[in-house]
This record gives sequence, C-alpha cells and structure tokens, in this order.
Amino acid sequence: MKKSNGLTLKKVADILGVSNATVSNAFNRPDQLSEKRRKEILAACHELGYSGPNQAARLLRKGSSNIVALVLPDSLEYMVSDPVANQFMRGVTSVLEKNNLNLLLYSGQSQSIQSVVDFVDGFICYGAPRNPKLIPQLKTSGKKIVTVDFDIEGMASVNIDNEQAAYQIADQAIRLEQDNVAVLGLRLVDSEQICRVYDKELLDCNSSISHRRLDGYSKALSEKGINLGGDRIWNIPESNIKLASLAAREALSCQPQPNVLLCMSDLIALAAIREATVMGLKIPEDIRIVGFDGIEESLRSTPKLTTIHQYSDLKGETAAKLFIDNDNHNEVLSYELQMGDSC
Amino acid sequence: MKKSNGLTLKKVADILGVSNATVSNAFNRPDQLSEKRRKEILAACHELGYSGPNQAARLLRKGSSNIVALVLPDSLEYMVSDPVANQFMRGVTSVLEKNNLNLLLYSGQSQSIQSVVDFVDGFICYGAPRNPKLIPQLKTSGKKIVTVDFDIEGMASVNIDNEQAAYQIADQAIRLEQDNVAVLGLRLVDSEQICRVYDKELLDCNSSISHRRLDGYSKALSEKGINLGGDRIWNIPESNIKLASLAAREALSCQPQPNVLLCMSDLIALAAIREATVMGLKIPEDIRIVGFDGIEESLRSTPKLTTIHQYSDLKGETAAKLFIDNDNHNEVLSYELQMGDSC
DNA sequence: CAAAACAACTTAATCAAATAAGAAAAATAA
DNA sequence: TTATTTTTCTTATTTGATTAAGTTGTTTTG
Repeated sequence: MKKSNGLTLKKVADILGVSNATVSNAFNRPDQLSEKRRKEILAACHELGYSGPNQAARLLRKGSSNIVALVLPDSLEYMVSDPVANQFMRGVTSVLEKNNLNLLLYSGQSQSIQSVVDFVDGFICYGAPRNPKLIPQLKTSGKKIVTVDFDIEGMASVNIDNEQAAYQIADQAIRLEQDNVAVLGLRLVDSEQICRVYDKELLDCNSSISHRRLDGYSKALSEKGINLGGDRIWNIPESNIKLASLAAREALSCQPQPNVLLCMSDLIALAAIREATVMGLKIPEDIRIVGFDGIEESLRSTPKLTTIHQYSDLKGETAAKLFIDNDNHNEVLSYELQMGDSC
Repeated sequence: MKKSNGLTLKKVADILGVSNATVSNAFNRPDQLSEKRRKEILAACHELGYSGPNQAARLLRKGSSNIVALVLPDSLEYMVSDPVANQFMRGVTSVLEKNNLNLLLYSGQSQSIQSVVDFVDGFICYGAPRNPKLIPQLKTSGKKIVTVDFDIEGMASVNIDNEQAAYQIADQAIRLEQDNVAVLGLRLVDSEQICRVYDKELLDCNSSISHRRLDGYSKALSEKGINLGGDRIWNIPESNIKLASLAAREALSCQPQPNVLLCMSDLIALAAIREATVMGLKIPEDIRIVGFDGIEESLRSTPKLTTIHQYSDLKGETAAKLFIDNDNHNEVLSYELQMGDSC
C-alpha cells in the first residue's frame, strides 16, 4: 500500500531538481550539503506533504529502525499494573527518548518473536520471559540484547545481588532458633496456581531471581540454625494483590502459625500486612513481615515496611544505556536495606 | 545490523541450487512449486538456521507487514486497567490472530505516529486519541483506518447510537419534574482536573461520544420538563475509581442534593454507589444511579446497576473485521438496556 | 501426432531509500 | 596565477525480498 500522496524521496528530488542523494542527506547528514539548500529542501518536503524517508526502505538499507523492543516477562497488563515494572519502564523510556529511540512493548507470553525481530534494533528483556522459547529466538536473531533481572550467556545484563539482598533482609527478620518462618515466593515453580513448594531441591535447575532470593533466605536461616520446612514455602504465580492476599491468608492460618514472613515483593508483603491486621495479629509482635523492592507504598504502610529498596528507575536507565552504548558487560547495581517497623 | 548467520533468501537459494523466486514461493505461494520441493526447501531453511524472509525487505516490496496498530485513546495504563477497553481488546485480538495479523499498541498520548506509520498496515483507533494532532497524521498516511466510538470523515467506523442509549437510560432514571439531576461526565472538556462544566453550549464544537450522551440525557430531561443546571455537570478526566469517587462525593454533597445521578461509565456509577452508601444514602430511594457500558461488575453490585450494556468484545471483533475486509462502512452496533435495582 | 494446456521452475524488474565514490565548483594556499 | 584542498552535489550500487513475465519440460486433448 502506498502513501496517499504517493511521494517518495526520488520524486521529491525530481520536483526540486536535485538528486535523491541530496534529499536523503537533507534528512540524515546535514554536513553533506549547504545549510541553505537543506532548509529549502525540508521546507519543500513539508509543503509537498512528504513526511520523510520511508522507514521500511531506510531500515532495509541501514539495518536500523531506531526501535527497541522491551520484552516483558508476562502480559502487558502485569507490566502496567506493577509499580516496580512501571518505574523500570520510566527509566528505560527517559533514556531512549533522549536518544531518539522508540520503544515497542512485546509480551513475554507471545508464541514467537519473529513478527517483530526484523523491525527492531534489539531487545531489552525485563525478567525471564514467561515463554522460554523466546530466548533461543532472541539469541539467533543476532541483535543486541540487554537482560534485566536474569541472564543470557554472553549478553549484557543488569542485576542486583539478589542472594545477598535476600540474605540481609532475612537476617533482619529472624531472631531466634525458635522462629517459625514462612516464605511467600514469586513464581518459584511453573504453575498458575498458588501452591506450596515442597521439594526445595527440585528447584535448583532454575536460576531465576526468586531462586537466588530463596538461596539468600536459606543461608540466613541456616546460620541461625532455623530449618525451613518444605511446607513453609508458598508459590505465588504473579505479583498482584488478589493472589498475594489469598496466599498470605493461607500462610498465616496454617499451624503452627509462623511468626516471620519473608515476602519476595512489597506487593506481597503489603497484602500480608493487611491480612495479618484483619486477623488481629500484631506486627511485629505476633508476626514479622519483610518485603522486597522498596516501592513507594511501602513507606506509607502501617507499620512501615522493612524491605530491600531497589533503584528500579536506575535499573531501567542502566539497561537502556548499556543497549545504546553497545556495552556488553554485566552490571550489578546496589540496593538499600530500608528499615521499617514491620520486623 | 545483520543476522548473526547472515543468511538471506538468495544465499539459501544458491546453497540449494534453486532460484530465489522458488525459495520465496516456498514461504509465500505454495501453489507455485511442487509440494516435494517446498518441503525440501523449508526443511533446509530450518537446518541452515534461516528463519524466513526479512520482514523489512518483504514490507518494502509488498507494502504490507501484517501488523495492525491499535491506537489507544490514552496511555497503555488506562487501556489495560479499564474493563471495557480490555474486553474490546480481546475482541480485536481474537479476530486478528485468526488472520495471522499482529497487534501493535500505540499510545494516543504520543507526539507523533511517524515512527511506526511505515511499519504497519493500518490503524484501529479506539476512541479519539488524547493528542488530536495524531488524526491528521493518520489521515495523510493513506493507510487503512477503522475508528471506534468516534469518527473520521470517510473512514470505516464502529459505534453505538450513544445519543439514543443515553436518552433511554436517562428516561429510566427520571420520574418527575421535581427530580434533581446531576451528570458525572467523562472527558467532556479538555482538562486533567475534576471540574464542573458550566457552559454546556460551549461543548457543541466537540462531538465525542460523551457529548452525544449528554445530548441524549438532555433530550430525556427536557421532555420531562427538567432543567439541567450548568452547575450539575461534572467532568471526570479519566475513567478510574479514584477520580470517580472524588467526583461522586462532590456531586452527592452539593446542595440541593441530587436524587438522580447519570454516570457516563459503569466505573463511575459503581464508585458513586459506594460513595452514596458510605454517606448513608439509600439507593434508589434517596438517590437513583445509572451507568453506561454494562461491565461484569455492574451485575454483581449492590444494588445491581441499571445501565446500558454494550457488547464491547463484539465491538472489537467488528472493528478488526472491517479492517481485514477493507470494508469502509459505518457500523452501528446494538446495545441493551440492563435493568437493575439502582433506579 | 501436433497443438494446446499445464506444471515447475527461472529471469529480471521493482520496492524506497542510504551511501561510497566520483565530479564539478568554490575556496584557500603556495 | 596555478596547485591544492574543501565544499557541494551527483551517479550508481546496494539492501533483501516479491512477482510479472518468460522458459522449459510434461501432460492432456482433439
């Protein structure tokens, strides 16, 4: 399908009596022609209704579209409703905008990336995509890839030290050997249901951030001589309030009742705080609750949440910068232990 | 940037000892070569790691990318958090998927559509984009356009008769000349704030669905001899719970207190029901509340909401079908008066 | 058995730009 | 003034596909 006016760079050049190269340069390489001529050409293009070089042709020749695909871990819905993801996205877009790059959101649930792979300059992957088949597709595309919160061999990445952070927050939460600890984990197993993760050993094959966090928790617990029973780890398939509340209620009402709740996201922790309060439990006297992420709301909750604060906007900015600079290294960002009153 | 393996259709053809046309036909026109040869070629491509024709080149030559842009009225966030929009999107994707078309979401807040216009086959516009500059850009693109819930001269569209529907629901809600009516309107004026719309006449220039609905309300009211005061129309900039609650509270606490509330969306009406209940008002005795859209939740509310039920999924399907069939007519879908207990 | 029809390919033009290399004109240096 | 450099623009190739038109060879038909 053609543009309604059917104008191409060549036709515009003919009308103006210059070569197509000159018109092309007017758009792309200002140093290749006189400023006067350039202004004439651009004005004439505007006049004629020529909105600039066809992006498909430009892409074919240059091999670059100035579009970056942000591969989401899950659905678009998750991405916009999760405050952490939101902040990350703001970080990404702020840097891309400054560099005249456009963002294309791509769901990690998609069956294939083939439909867009030729149209983008590369990929920023925010968390391991739900559909693992996408990863080999990304690799064979040969395009730039920056991963965030997970790794692909040989590709640039942005992470925090999840194990260390989890160790620290767990260490904050526990006191005595007698503490009864439960974990509200995020996507520990490949299930769409809330479920308990009985066979902790089985998880080793997977190396998502959730598993690193679990390792961190375990280390802190074993140092204090606490044993984390197999029936004390809950899996929540997605970080949303409904699911988190359900899981929290389940964890809080099991016997013996836990007095420490290690939550893998603030959204989960805040839901747990609400549920505990509803059940008449006192925080931190009856139950100590810690989160992970450090979202805005965690500062305003009652009690204020003790959590690991991540700089998610910086994470986004860093990912975008690595992408733009073609920098292939593995960045490890810092985090902060946010002291609250929930433990 | 090249693919890591640097394979092109031509190279694959050379390796296999056939012409590039034959390889191309293997992918696109099965009737142009023997089934045996076709299978050989596709198998060889898989073997070699050639993932199919370059989409940029294909687009340049064919003028079609199989990508449809869904231009949202607002941000992505709004789109995924609004249940009506959500249902619409499901309708669109279900039809597109069946036709091997991909969807690209494009925010109606964007400054320009130029960055994607060459990469897509056309546009489905769901509601007038927040940035009105996009409309002339869409028109001059010369590409297929289907509008939903608004119109662009000469383009296909999907609508319901908003004025008639609003007339009917208002007619349901009012009883006597003495009724004190307030309207909770959606984006009636170009403001990001909740505000009252004093100068109803000034609105005529704009012909959004909200204004048609307002016309419908007005017609019903004037037939019953009710005068809708200028200070009785509220503008809510976006259909979300927080803003709706605020506006509802404001409307319910003004003097003289209204006893009929015409809401331009169910989200607004449900928020109004909650606020009214909190204020100790009885529905429908003290205040009659009606909505618009007919979302799932409106059936489960207490009291059940009286509203106009739209078939949003059908709307999405219809829009996608008009797009695919290159059908240029203006479809007007039916709706249903959903009788509840709120008036 | 020749002519027509068909099947299975190939050749070559085309899509709309970007850019290296070349040419002409202008500016600068010797 | 002539030689050299620089500026400014043009020519021609290239990007990776699609497809109309042409070329075989094979089958069908009268």
